[in-house]
Amino acid sequence: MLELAILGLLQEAPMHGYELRKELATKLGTIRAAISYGTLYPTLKRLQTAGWITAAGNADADVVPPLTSKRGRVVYKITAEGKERFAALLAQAGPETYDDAGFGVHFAFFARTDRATRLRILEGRRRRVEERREGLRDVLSRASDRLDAYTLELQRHGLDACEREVRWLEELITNERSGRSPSGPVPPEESVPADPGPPEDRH
Amino acid sequence: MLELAILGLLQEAPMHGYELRKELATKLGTIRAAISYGTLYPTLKRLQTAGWITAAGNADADVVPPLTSKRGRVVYKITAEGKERFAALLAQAGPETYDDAGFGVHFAFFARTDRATRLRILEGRRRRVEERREGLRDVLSRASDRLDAYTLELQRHGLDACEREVRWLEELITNERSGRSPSGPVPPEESVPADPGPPEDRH
DNA sequence: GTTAGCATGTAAGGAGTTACATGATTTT
DNA sequence: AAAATCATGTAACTCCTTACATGCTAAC
Repeated sequence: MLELAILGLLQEAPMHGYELRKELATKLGTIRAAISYGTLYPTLKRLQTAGWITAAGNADADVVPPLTSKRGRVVYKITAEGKERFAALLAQAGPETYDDAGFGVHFAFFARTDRATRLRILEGRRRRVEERREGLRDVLSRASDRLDAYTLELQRHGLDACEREVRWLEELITNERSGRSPSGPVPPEESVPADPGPPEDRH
Repeated sequence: MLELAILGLLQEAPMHGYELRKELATKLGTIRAAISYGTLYPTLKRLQTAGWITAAGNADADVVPPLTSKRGRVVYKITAEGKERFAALLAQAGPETYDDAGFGVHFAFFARTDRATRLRILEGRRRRVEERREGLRDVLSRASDRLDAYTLELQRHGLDACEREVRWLEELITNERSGRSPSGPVPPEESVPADPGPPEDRH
């Protein structure tokens, strides 16, 4: 999850850890609270070791000693392998892809996903939420007499949220099928807006 | 979280692990997927060591060799210390009490919580959700131009869910203040429906 | 020149998962 | 008696957190 999110954000622009954390918080604010540094920095090191990102900014790095940013900061940049990795993570869908968190992260990077994959993920998520919805309906119809009023109220509220999300997903799926971007008229471009040559890099 | 839920369920009736898992799934179906055995059994052992529950059912246990259930099963029962522990966990409110999961578990056992605590938790949760809501509003008003349509749609959907939950909480708080049980006319009893004999004061 | 906040990291540990191993009971 | 399902458990691991330690940079 974090790996996907970091690679996705670094594809938009090189950043240092602190900044990354803030961007993560705004982009994934709906999904989860801000990540802690205790996770962020070790993960960045891991991605670096794997060759998916490079670090630059202070004495030990290869190039750019005191250039892109102030000393002390370490600016991370995605590599070509990192972009491949990101694309692979985005497209592959295991069961965790349809969890609240997994779906949220995938959705947040839909602008870099092709339409077929978007549809696959939206439909998978819909199936997942429908299953949960059916489970809640079953409980409410079959076990409502042995559950207390508060527990029932919780289930009702959960059921309502499921129904609402299914409707939301239906709408998104319809839009995807007819080529519209979410709640907007028509997208000027189809998927993966960046990536040809370096448009926004060099900063 | 799990600890609270297990103690709460065992307060309703003695159960073996497998059963506990199913009950957990129906009671907390809105909150999280079913717990895995790899967590459940070690946790049961831990609660046992702490003296909050006792195990009975097969050769090594103190009493009841082939009585309450079939051999092989281990039936767990809450102890007096366990009930105290449960009450303490229910009443104490750290920051995690207002998370999705923490709030859900506390709410699921509101029937065993006194009204003052219920109000405190509902209000804490409301504050938490309002904060998240404000964060999302800020992002939508301040950063909407540098975020893509999908990310924005995610934030909008999240904001909607927050607003909805706040309204739900408001309603529950109002009901609590006026002495009504959730979405029902009037409760016949006030909190702690089980637990005859000494009402949990003691100590 | 000292406080506040930006920025990077490590160590220890919590809370759970999956995969595996095993056996008892019920159904076919 | 074979297959399905109920039932208990362990080992290794993942992903994340909190608490701590440290240094740089800007503001007062």
